[in-house]
Amino acid sequence: MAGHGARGRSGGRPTLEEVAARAGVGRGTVSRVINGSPRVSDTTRAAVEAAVAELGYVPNTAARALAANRTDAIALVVPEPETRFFAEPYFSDMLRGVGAELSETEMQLLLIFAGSDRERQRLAQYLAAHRVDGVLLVSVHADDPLPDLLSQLEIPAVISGPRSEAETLPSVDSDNYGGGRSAVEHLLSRGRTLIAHITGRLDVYGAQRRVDGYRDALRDAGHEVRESLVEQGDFTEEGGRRAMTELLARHPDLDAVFAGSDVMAAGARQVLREVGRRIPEDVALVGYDDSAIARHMDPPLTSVRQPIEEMGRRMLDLLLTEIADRRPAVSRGLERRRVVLATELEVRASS
Amino acid sequence: MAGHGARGRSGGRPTLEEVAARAGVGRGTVSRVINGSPRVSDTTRAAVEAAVAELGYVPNTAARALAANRTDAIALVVPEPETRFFAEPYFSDMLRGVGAELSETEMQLLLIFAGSDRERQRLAQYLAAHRVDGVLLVSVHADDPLPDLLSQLEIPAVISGPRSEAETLPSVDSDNYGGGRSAVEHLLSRGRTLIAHITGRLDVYGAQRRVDGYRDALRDAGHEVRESLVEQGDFTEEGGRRAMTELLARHPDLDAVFAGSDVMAAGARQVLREVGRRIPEDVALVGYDDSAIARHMDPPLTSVRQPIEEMGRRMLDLLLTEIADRRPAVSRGLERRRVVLATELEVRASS
DNA sequence: AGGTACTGTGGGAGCGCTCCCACAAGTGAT
DNA sequence: ATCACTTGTGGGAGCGCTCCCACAGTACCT
Repeated sequence: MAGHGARGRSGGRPTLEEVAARAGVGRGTVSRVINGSPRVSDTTRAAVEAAVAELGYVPNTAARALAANRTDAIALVVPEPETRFFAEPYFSDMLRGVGAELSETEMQLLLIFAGSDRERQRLAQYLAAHRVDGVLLVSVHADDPLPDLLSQLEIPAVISGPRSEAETLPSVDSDNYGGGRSAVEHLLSRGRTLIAHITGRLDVYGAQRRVDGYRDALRDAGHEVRESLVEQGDFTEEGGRRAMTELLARHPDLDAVFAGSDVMAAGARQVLREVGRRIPEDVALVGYDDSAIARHMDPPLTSVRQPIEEMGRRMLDLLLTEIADRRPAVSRGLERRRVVLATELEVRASS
Repeated sequence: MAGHGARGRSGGRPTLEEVAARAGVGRGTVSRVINGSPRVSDTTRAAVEAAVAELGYVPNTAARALAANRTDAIALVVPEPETRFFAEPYFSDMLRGVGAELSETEMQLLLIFAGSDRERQRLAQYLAAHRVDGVLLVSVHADDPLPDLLSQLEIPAVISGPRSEAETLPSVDSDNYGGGRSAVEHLLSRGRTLIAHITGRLDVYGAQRRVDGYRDALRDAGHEVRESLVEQGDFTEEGGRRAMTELLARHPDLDAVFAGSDVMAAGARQVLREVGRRIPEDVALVGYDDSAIARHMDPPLTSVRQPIEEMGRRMLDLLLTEIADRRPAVSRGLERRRVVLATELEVRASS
C-alpha cells in the first residue's frame, strides 16, 4: 500500500469501531448488520454495508469467538492413521459431501487424525480447549472412548457408522445389512452355490451388519449357512489374502466370494490367481465400497456402493442441528437423529 | 436461557486468573509458565504447574489469538476439486508428512479446498480474516492468483512445486527433471528405441520439467528427439487415453511410453490393450507417482516415486521458519528456501 | 555507600468483538 | 392526554488472554 499516512492509530485491519464511525452509527448497530439481525432499519443497514465495503472490513474471528464463546469451526475426526484414511475412498467422498454442505455456511472444517496415542492425546487437549463447536466422527470402533469424552465435554457430535444398535450419538449410516444381502442375492442369482464371505473387522458395527445380510440372504434362499464359509478379515489387502487362503483350504470347491471391502477383495483376487482360479469363471468375486480399486481391478470388480457423499452431507446437517439446539436436548426423540441410506450394487465383470 | 441468576462467574472452564489465585501468584506469572518463558523461578513454576494440573486448566485459544494476534493454525490449501486431491495419493502422502511434523508443535492444520469459484471466494475471505498464521500451497498452476493474494496479505506461505524457475515463494519440490530422465534412461537400457511421452498439464512446472528430462535423456543417449512422440495429457485417465490414441496413430511402431502420471498410464494401458498391444512385450509402460494404481495395475506399473511425505515435512519446516521470522524478511538469501528432493524409479513388470 | 545491572514478579491496559441494558421515538389503545 | 408496547439504536461491560511497564529483591561492580 502506498503512503498510509495518518490513518489513526491503526495501520492494521479495520475494526467494528472504525466501520461504525464511518457509517455514523454505533458499534452495536454494525454488529447487528454483520450478524444479520432483523432489528435494523433499511437505511441504516445500507449505510453500514457501504462502510463495510469501503473499508474492506472483515470480522476478527478470534474476537468474535472470545466474546460469543463459539468458534464457527467443526472438526472431522478420523481415528485411524492417515494412511488408511486415504487408502479407502470412503473418507474422501464423505469429505466431499461435508465440504459441499459446509460451503453453504460460514463454518470452517478441520481435519483431525487421531491414529496414534500421541495424536489422541493432542485431540483430547484440543477438544478440552473447545476449539470446535462440533465434531464429526468417522469410522469409530466399538470400544473407542472418544464418544464418551465428547459427551462428557458436552460437545455436539455426529457419528458415521453407529458403534452398535444402541448408539447414543446421532448417526448416519448406509444400509450395511441390505448391502450384504444384495451382494449375496446377486451371486445366488448368478447360479453360485458355495458363497464365502470375508468380513471386515468385527468391532466395526457395519462389518457385522454385512455378515448378517450375508447370512440372512443365504438362509432366505433356503441355503444352509456354514460358519466355515465366513472368515474374518481386517479391511486390509493382506487380511484379504490371509482370509482367502483359509477359505480355499477349507472349501476348495467354493464358487463365489463376497468380500467386506474392495481392498480385501483385491487381496483375495491375488490368492485366487496364484492358485489358478479364474475370475469369474471359477470363482465370482464381489467387493464393497465401489472404490477406484474396484474399477481398475482385472477383471473389474462388482461392488456394493454406498452413497457416501450423501452421508457426509447428512452428517453435517445433523451436526448443525445439534449445535443449533445446544440445550438440555433431553426432549427430542431419537428417531430423526438416526439416518440410514440405501446402497446399490454395481455389477461388473468379476461376477 | 433458564434463570442464569448469580452465575457465580465460575461454572465454566478455569481461567488464567483462577490458576493464578490457586497458585498464589499473579496472572503474568502463570502466562509465563504456560508459554515456557525462562524468566520464572523453579519453585514458582512448580506451584503453577500444580495448580494447572489440579484445575485441569486449558488455555482459551480465542483469547490468546485475540491478544497475541496469532492463531496457531496453518492451512493446507488445495486449489483443486476434492476429487482430484484424493484420486492421487500425492496429496495424502504429503498430508501425512505435514501431519507428522506438525504433531511436534502446538499448531493446528486446516485443510481447505479451493476448486470452485465459490470456494476460492470463501478462501479469500478466510485469508483476509487472517485466520491462519501461514499457508501451505499444493499443486498450484502457473497463472494462479493465490500466491499473489497471499503475499499481498503478508501471510507466510510455502509452495510445493514452484510455478516456474522464477518462483518467489519458498518451495519444496521433487526432482521432476531427474525423475523424467530416469524413466527414459530405464526404458533405453531395456532396449526400447521409440519412446513416447504423455505429459501432464504443461501449466504445471513439474510436468514441464519431466518433459525436459525426457528430452535430455534421449538426446544424451544420441537419439533424435521427435516432437511427434510427445503428446499433452492433463493428469486424468481420460487424458491418458486420448494422448495414447494420438500417439499410436502417429507412431504405430512405438515400443515404449513414459506417462507423466500413473493415472494417465492407466488410461494409456486401456488403449494399448484395446488395440491388442501387450505390455511389456510390445510396449513398455512407465508411470509417475508410484501410486496404489501402479501396484494394482495389470501388469504392475513401473513408476517414478517421489519422496512426498518427506516433501510435506520439509514444507512445514520451511513454513514454520517463515512464520518465526515474520519480519521484513528481505534479508535472507533464497538458497535455503528452495528444497529439491531426489526421486526413485520403482521398476515393475510393465517395462 | 552508592550505582548499575540483572532476575523475578504483579497487574494495568488493551485486543475486537457480542451481549444486553437503557433509552429515544413512534404507534395505537384507552 | 396518558399509558403500554414496539422498533431501532448507542454504548458499557465484559470475554480470557498477552504485552509491557513498574518495581522489589539480589548481585556485583565502583
